[in-house]
Amino acid sequence: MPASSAALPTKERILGAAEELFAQHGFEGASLRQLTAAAGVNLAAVNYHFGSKDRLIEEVFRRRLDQLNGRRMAALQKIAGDPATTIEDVLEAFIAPALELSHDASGSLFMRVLARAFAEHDDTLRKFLSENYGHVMRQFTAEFARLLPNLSKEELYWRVDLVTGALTHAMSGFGMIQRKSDVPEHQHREQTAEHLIGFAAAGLKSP
Amino acid sequence: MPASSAALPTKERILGAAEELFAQHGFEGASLRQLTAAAGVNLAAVNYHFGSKDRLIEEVFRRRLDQLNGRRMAALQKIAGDPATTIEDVLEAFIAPALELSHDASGSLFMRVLARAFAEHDDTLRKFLSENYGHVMRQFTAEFARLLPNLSKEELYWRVDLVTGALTHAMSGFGMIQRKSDVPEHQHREQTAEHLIGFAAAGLKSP
DNA sequence: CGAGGAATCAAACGATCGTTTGAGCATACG
DNA sequence: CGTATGCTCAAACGATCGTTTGATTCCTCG
Repeated sequence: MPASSAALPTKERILGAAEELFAQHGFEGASLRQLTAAAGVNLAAVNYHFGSKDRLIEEVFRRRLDQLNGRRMAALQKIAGDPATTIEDVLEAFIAPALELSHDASGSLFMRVLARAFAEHDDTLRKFLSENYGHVMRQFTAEFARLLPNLSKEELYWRVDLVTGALTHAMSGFGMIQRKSDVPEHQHREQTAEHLIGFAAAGLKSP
Repeated sequence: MPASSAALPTKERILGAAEELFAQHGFEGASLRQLTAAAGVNLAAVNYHFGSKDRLIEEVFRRRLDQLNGRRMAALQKIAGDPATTIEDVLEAFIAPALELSHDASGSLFMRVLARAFAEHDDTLRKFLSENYGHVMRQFTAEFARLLPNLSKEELYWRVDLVTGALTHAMSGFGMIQRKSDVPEHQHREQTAEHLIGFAAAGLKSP
């Protein structure tokens, strides 16, 4: 049982603090001393529980992406191959789980961590993400290919790539995604989804 | 005159090496020792010529963005307010200078540095970029507003934001932008511009 | 030629980094 | 009760960080 205020086990308190500090200062910019101080645990606890800082970084991704991509795949399975499925449906299956994740504060921090991971061209990290979660992108791309049969493979990859960039940028909290204080949370999420889906669908379907 | 192989003055050799290493390892991840070693200059040269590492970072941005945004503004001035101007024309004015910059190897590295700057939520850096180059984004947004009179201000900001994200992502070299070896450079650049402009225009004009 | 400012150099500064150590504490089981 | 086992802790490890110093070299100009 932890002695400090929060009643969470040490491992999870580290993961929470890591998510926040990685989002703010990057993976190299956030030190284990800042991190353990913010979590209220001993400096050595990171190496004891995770082995190294790199493995901690991977664990931060694993915890969130398992949940995020699980929901994405579940939503996609429901509509994949269905003749009635539209581009907008597929985009909804991709975007809605991410917006749900952004619902609580710690989840939205993770989207910024993810945006950082894209910006870092670190090969180890990219390989880890590709190996563990690449199949999700491939499944969604395959479904887009089915719904956009007139697009060449190259053209399709281009558009999916651009959609990915737009969504990552938007959801990492740079611009418009901040909720105004007079709009309730669930309504803001629906509006955000509408903007993202409308924009991405138009780009994908571009003549 | 420098003693080493390249016939460039020390200051520019530092800027070149900084661009490359910042793109690869980030601003905190690239050390002055790596940097000066790569540039073939003494460690103290950075602080002598630039004052500090932070000022070096700003100088890396200033050098490229002055050129990039100068060309963007010049291209925009030619078409702004013209009744015959299309969305595609404005996007071309925004995108073409960036693709020209990506033409030489060092220029394309800079687009990755720029993508990193977006991912970092460092307030100092964001303030610097906003103060020095924010007027460019405002001018382009104003022109989009003229050409899309039916969009609410909020809707317009959303779409411009998403276009920015898509372009930054694409031009920082994550995905499709790599040129295949059997395609000549100028042709690749035209094709890339077509993909980007087509996608962005469709997103902006979305019903 | 000789003075003087600009530039470069090796070396060191204190601070901070990720990681390791070994003692100390707690809880569970024979 | 005694002893494992899991965990926490302060302290230290060597390495590396950005920056500063003071001497030395280079080049220009009187």
